[in-house]
Amino acid sequence: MSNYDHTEIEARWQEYWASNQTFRVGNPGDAGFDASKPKYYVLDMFPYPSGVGLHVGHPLGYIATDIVARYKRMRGFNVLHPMGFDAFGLPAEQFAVEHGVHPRVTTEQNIDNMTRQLRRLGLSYDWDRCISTTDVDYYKWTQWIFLQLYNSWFDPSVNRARPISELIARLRSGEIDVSIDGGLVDVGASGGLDAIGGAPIGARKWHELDATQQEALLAEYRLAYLAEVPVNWCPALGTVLANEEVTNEGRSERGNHPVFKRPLRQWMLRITTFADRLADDLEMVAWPEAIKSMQRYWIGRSEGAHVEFRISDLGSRMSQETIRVYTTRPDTLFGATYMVLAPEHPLVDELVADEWPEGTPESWKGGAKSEIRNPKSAIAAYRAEAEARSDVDRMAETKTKTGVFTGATAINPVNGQAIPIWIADYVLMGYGTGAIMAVPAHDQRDMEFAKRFRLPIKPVVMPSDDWFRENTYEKEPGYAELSDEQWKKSLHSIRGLYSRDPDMYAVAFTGAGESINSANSEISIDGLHTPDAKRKITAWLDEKGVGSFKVQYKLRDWLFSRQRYWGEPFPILHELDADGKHTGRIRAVDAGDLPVELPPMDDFSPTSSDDPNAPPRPPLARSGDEWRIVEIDGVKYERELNTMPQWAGSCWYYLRFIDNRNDDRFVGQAAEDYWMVSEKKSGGMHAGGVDLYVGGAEHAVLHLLYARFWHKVLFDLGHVSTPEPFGKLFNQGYIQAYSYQDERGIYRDATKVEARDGKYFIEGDEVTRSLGKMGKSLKNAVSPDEMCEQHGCDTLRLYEMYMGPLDQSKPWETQDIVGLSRFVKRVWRNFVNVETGDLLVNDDAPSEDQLRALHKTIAKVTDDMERMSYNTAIASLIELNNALVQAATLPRAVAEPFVLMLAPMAPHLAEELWRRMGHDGTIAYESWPAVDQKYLVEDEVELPVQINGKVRARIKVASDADKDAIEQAVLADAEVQKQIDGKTVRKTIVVPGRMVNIVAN
RNA sequence: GGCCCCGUAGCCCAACCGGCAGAGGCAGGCGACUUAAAAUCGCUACAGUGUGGGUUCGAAUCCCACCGGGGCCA
Repeated sequence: MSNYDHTEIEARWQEYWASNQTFRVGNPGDAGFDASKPKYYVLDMFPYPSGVGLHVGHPLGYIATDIVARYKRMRGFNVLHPMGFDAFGLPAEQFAVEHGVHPRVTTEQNIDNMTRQLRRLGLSYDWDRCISTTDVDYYKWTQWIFLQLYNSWFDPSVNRARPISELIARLRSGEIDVSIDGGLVDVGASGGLDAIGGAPIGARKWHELDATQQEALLAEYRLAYLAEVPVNWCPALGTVLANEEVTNEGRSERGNHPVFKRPLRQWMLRITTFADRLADDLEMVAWPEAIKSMQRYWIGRSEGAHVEFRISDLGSRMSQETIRVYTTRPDTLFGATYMVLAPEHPLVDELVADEWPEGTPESWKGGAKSEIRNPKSAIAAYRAEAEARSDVDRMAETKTKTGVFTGATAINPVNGQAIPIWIADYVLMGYGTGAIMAVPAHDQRDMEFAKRFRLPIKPVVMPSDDWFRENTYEKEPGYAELSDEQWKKSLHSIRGLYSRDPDMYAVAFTGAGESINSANSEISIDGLHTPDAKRKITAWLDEKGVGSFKVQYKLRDWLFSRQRYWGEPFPILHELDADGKHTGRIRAVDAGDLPVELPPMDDFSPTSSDDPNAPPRPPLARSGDEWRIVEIDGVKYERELNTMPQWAGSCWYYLRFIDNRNDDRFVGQAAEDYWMVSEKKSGGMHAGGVDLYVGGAEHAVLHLLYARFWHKVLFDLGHVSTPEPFGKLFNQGYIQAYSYQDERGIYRDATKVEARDGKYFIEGDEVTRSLGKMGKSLKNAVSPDEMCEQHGCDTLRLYEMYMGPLDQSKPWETQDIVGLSRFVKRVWRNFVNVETGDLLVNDDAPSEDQLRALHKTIAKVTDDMERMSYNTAIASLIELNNALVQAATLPRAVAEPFVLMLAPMAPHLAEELWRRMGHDGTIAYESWPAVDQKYLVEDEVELPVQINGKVRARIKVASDADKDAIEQAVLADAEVQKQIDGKTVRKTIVVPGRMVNIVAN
């Protein structure tokens, strides 16, 4: 007996590939490397090596990229197909805290286990290029890139990053001076720095600044800088948290501890300076539109104006102070009837009145609590509440609006009206200027707020007719029944009503329209459409010195510090004075002294506290002086004690894969140029980069944006050859699985389900079924190890690809895998006599039918491979195999191309059959079969004949028959004659090779 | 709530530029082989494309609205 033994055969070929280094690929200059061949770089988003290992959903993308890699090798490409691990991060650290095991130990165990699982899937990675972000000789270069950021600034005049040394040289030479507010002033007439410069009044020379001032100035420009920023501080965990790690209730997702907004001095990366390029360069890359639009939305470019509101009503004390707001709708300025500051806004303390003005409504005073006697106490109480709330919660549109009147008023610059200044938590300090002008008629949240506190609502934009039609009858039921005619007649009076009393509407009109009620003695924008109105009023504000055009982004600078152990240490030293106190001066570790290794420690917990104001003490603060204190030229320094966030290592790993053993450079230049530069198109700029990058859509924004940002900095500094890292992106869908909950809502083990009469039971309890992402928490995970054991990994690979289109989510059905298992066995039996083990392939000449079937399949499968449509490619191979099974003999001329086409998807089976057909070595580099067009053309085709759009007859014609010939043949057909008898043929549509349609009546 | 994707046979999915609704698989039915079962092989039923409009000679495919599922952002 010689049945297909997947265990033996798969293990044998995996061993063969490993010991022969079948998938090792060199770099230009390496022995045996042919750099004249085209390159293909296909990359997976590398995984976090978790302790629970993989489920069958994880390798979906890896199998797909492996098929691409194997296919491209057969098409003559040098293929770079690496795998590695994004191994810094919280789970290993948390495990370390709880069990006292060094995170490196658990991390390495997990990497070993995951590598074993991946190897078992027969993935053709070049394992010699495997890297982990936690390797010291990897994070050495992560630190090196951080130094590139630290030592660079963004020059808006050329829209790119440049070495900070160039800025220093220009300051030193007197080409640029420093303005009184710390900006840069271009002294020369060239105007190259217009975008930064202000008026040169009071400008100072570089040499007039002391060393600390100079350093402070540079910090304003460096791409990596320390800044006091409001962060989510969780004292119980002893660390800052990302917004995503904070619940709507303002508590930590992990452990449910309170989280506080608190200003802390943290490392930041100035990604905002690249906002325009990050948005614009999306044009260069072949990414799914959905991902591009998510990135654009995240960057959130908007055009608007800064407007200055003078504070009134405070006598001489504050007469010079103004509140700056940013608005995307300066055309609605005439409708601004109050202002709101974020509770944290620094001006609040200064402008808050001692007493509320006479007649202030009780509801404006922040409630009836006994301790509230005046604006100051009301604001203090309100701030305490706001602090405890998360940004998400504060921004939520559903929440009831709250706020407190400060007792102060501001002057609307367009009409001189005094408008009340409030604080309210729906305005956040971290967005815009932390203050808004409220236009309740044209902003939903402002309108809700205004209605709650009975603030005036003044319409300044006339809504569209459609808007009226949609919204009017909610309050006035009679309008719903109006005919279009009647409606048009009543529009005039509706408009009139609106311009006086817009709060009859439940929603604010936020669209564009014609300005109304918007004129003062100097300017009118009435009658102008929104874009024109914006332009005109902005110009007027500018002229008056109370506002200016301003582009703004939703994107914030990147908070880059974490108070954790298991991350990359910063290559930064803080200077200490004689008493061991920080002087505030910092210096970078010399590139030659990298890496800064993590110190050995045995307690990894951050210092937690119940006191929200206790200073952060990251784990590294407890390391010994030996690591923590550095002395250079007699000056003592303390190392930076924060570490980098997990995103850091994944920002550039695709570059290290290219040249992972390089000790002199983060990536060798020749290798980088070969693997990253895609074929140039007619000399123009090309995005290039990784040819295919596959991963889940959950990384649509953060990882892909951060990596693009780093890449652009490296590009500007001349370290890499392409403006974009990933030329083409593909998001695979999720593998879903049914999960089962009992009546208490507890998830039950999905493997134990029994179905009876359309109901589901687990251990006797009735359970409800739902479809969700496969995973541990839903107790519906299926392990690839188990599937490989039972059916073999070729079968698993085939099944995962066969489930449906790659980019769509689809449910896993373990029972369906047998269909592909049968296919594999059937192929085997078709090639090998299971009784004797003899090869059934012979050297007979194939039949015409076999050749037709073969070449039709080659054409289909080749096309499908190019489109990554593997489900249909596999279906075609099954179909061909079914046809071959029925034939008496299996000629080599058909058998070999079939095995070649099978090779990318079921590589072990293909290798085994290839070997048995008498070939030495591996199938991996054999040429993909070519289509012979002559077998694709049919002599005669059957066309459907439609009469009035319904198929009524069929007719056979020569495949090269022209329109007239077909029409003649059709009209002569007996069945057609019968159908059109007594009718007049109005029109005949002939699509050669497809169909004929006769219109008759 | 906004944006994106998807609704085709009991289930997973094909149908490329609008042109014969079905390639393939699962489950089901019948038969062959077998003492029997599994495995295997052969044959086979089943939908008119979520709903309602529109464009067209012709719509699963294009457009509009709604319903349902999934994802991302609020």
